Amino acid sequence: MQRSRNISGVVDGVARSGDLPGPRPSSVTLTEVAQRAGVSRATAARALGGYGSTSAVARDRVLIAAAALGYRPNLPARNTRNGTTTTVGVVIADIASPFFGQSTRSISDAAKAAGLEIMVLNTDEELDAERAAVHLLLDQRVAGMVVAAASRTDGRHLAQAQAEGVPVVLLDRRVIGLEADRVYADNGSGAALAMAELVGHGHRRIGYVSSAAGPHGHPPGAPLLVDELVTSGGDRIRAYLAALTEVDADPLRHLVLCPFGEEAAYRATQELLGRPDRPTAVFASDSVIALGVLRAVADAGLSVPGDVAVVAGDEPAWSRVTTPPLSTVTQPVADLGRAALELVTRRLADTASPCIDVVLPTTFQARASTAGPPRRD
Amino acid sequence: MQRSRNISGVVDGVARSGDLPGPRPSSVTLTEVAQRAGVSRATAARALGGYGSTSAVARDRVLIAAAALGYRPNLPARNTRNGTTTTVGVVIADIASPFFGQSTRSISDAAKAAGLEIMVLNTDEELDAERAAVHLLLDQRVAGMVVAAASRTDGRHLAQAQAEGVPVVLLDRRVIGLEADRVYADNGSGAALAMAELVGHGHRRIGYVSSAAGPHGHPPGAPLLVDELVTSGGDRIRAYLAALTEVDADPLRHLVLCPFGEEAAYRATQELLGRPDRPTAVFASDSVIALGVLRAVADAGLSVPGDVAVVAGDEPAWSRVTTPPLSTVTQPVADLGRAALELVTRRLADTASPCIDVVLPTTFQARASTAGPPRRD
DNA sequence: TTGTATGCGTTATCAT
DNA sequence: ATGATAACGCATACAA
Repeated sequence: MQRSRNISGVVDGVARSGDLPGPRPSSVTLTEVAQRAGVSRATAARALGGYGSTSAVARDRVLIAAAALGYRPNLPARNTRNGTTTTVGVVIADIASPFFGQSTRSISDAAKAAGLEIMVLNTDEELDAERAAVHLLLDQRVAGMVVAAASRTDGRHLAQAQAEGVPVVLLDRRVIGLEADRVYADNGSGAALAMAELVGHGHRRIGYVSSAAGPHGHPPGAPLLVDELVTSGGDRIRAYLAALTEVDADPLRHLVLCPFGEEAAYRATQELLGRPDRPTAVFASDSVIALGVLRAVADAGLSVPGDVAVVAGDEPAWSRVTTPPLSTVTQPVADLGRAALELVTRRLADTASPCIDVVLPTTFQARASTAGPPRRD
Repeated sequence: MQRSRNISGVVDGVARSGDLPGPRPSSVTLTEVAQRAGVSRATAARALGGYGSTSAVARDRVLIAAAALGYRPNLPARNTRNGTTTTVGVVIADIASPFFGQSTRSISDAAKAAGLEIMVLNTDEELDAERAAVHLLLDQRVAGMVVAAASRTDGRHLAQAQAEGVPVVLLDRRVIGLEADRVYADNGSGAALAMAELVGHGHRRIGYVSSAAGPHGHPPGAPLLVDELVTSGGDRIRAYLAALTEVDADPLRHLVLCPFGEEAAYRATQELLGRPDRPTAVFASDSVIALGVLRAVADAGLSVPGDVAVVAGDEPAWSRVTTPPLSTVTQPVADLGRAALELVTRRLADTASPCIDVVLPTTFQARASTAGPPRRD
C-alpha cells in the first residue's frame, strides 16, 4: 500500500472520490496551499509556521487555503530538513510491567505537554536488544531518549548517542562511566526502611529475590559483584545486606538473583522456601518478582505474614487488594517519568551545562504482609 | 540542540573531535560512503539496499566503506522519499493498564519481528485526544495504525485515515459504520459463562460496574443505549443483562456505568454496596475496575466471596495473588495484539481484499472469588 | 513583506 | 553495471 504520489499540475480539481477502495487522494502539500492562496511557498511556510514576517492579508489567505484544503504538514519531510524530530525514544525492559508501564505513561504525558511524542522499545533486559533499540532511535533522529539501561557496565551505545548530539537521560539506573542526566528513586533508603521493619518484627532469616543480575540470572557459584547489578536493584541489595549483616552471620545465604520475569521468581522462591533454614520473610525486588513470590508462598501452603512476611521493592496498582495487603517501598513513579522528560528538554535547550541527578524520595508503606507480633525463632 | 549540518566539501578530514561538548560529528551520509568507495551515490544506494545490480567488487567496496564510516541510514529522509514509514501507530486508552499494556507489548513484539516500530498514544478514552492522536500519526506518515476506539459511534477520523491510504485495525472494539479489519475477543461468551457461574451459585442480585460509557460515565437518568457503549463493554453488558433477565425482574437495577478509572469504580461500588438491596455479587467489567471493586468491598468490611462474589471481565497479572484469587474472563491478549499487527501488514500487502474480523475465544476462569455454596436469599 | 533558489539524504529513473 | 539527474516536501538565506 504505497501512498499515491502527488499529481503535479492538478490545481483545483480535487479528486476526492467517495468510494473506497480506489485511487487515494494525495495528501495536500505546502505547494498546493501556496498556489491556492496565490503566494509563494516561502510565504505560505512563514504564515503557517508563524515565523518571519507576513502581511496580515497574506497570512489570512494562506490559513484559509490551508484549512480549505485540509493541509497537514508532512512530518518526515520537516524532520529531514530540520535534522531532528519531535520524538523521544523510551528504552525500557517491558512496557507491560507495572513500573515501566506507569513510568512510560508519565513520560508520555509530559512529552505531550511539551509537544513531543515517544517511541517505546522493549529490551527484556537484553543488552543486545537495547543496542539495537538505541541505534534504531538514532536512525530515526529522535530528539532525545530516556533509557532504563540493562547493563550497569556497558554504556557504549549510550555514549555514542550522546556523541551524535542526542541527549540520553538515564531512568531508574545509573551506568558506570557514562556522564548523563539521571533520574531515579532513593531505593536504598526505602529498602533500608523495609528491612528495619522486618528486623524489628524479629525476622533474622530474610530472603531476597531479585532479577537485578539481568535476563539470565546469576551464574551459580560465580562471585557476587553488587556493583555490576543494575543500580536500582543493587542499591536495594546493598541496603538489604547492610541491614542483614547486623543480625545474620551469613547475609548472602538467602540472596537469590534469578532471571527476569515472574516465573523465574516463582521458581527461585520455591527453592528458597524448600531450604531447611527457610526464611521467615522475603524481600521481592520489584512487584513482578512479588507476584512470583506470593504465588510460591501460597502454593507451598504457607501463609503471609504468619509463615512468611513479604515486602516488595516497588508499588503496583494491586498492592492493596492482596490478602493481606502487600507492604511495599513506594516510588513517586509519575514524578520519575515527568522528571526524565524534563531532563531531556532541559538538555535540548542547554547542551553545555553539567549533568544533574534527580533523586526522588521513596517511602516504606507498611501493610499487613509484614505485620504480626515480633517473632523469635 | 540542533544537530550540526554536514559541511559540504569536506572529503576525508573527518572532524571527530574527541572531547565533548563541542561541535558534534555530523552523521555519515550515503554521499560520503559513495565518495569513500569511489562510486556514485546510486551505486552505493544499490549496494546498501541490496536491489538493482552491482558488481561484486563495487558492492564490497561500498559495504566496507559504510562499515568503516559507521554509516547509518537517515530514516526521516528515507521516509520523506518513500512517502511512508515503518512505524505503526497504537492508539489506546492507557498504556499503564494491564489489558492495553499487555496488548501493546504483544503488538510491539510482532512489529519488531516484521521490521516495524510502534508509536503509542494514550487517549484516556477521550474522543478529542483520539482524534488528535490519529491526526498526529497521519502527519507522521505511519504505515498503519491499531486503534482501540473510544467512541462506538464516531469513527470519522478513522475513516479519514483509511481515505488517506493508512490501514486502520480496530482492537477490542468495533465502530459503527466503519469498514475496517478488526480483532477482538468474544467477550459476550466469556461474560455469559461468568454469569452462569454466579447464577448457578444462587446469586440473583448481581451488580455490574463498567466504564464502557466513556471517561465521564453515564449521565444519571439518561436512557441506557447499550449500542453506544464501546463494544467490548457492551457485549459484556448484553450478556450480563441477558443472564439476569432470566432471574431478576429488574435487570437494570444494579448496572452502574461509572467514569474511567479505579477511583470511579471504587465510588460506584461503594454506592452499590450501600443499597438496601445490596448485590450479592459484582461483575467488574475489567481488571482496573476490579481493583476499585475489591477495595470497596474490603473497605465496607465485607468478605469475598462470602458477602460479595466478584468476577472481572479480563485477566490481570495479579488475579492469582488476591485472597481469594479472582475469577476472571480470560482473553488471549498476546494473540489479540499479534493478530492486530498481522492485520495491519496484511492490509499493507493487499489493499483490496474485504475486511475481516478476527474473533478470539474467551474462557471463564473460575477461582475462589466466585466460589462458595449455592446461596438462597 | 515577498519570492527565488538551494539544500536536507534518500530512492529511483534513465541513459550510457 | 554504472552514473548523472530528478524528485520527495519542507525550511530558510538572501535578494528584491
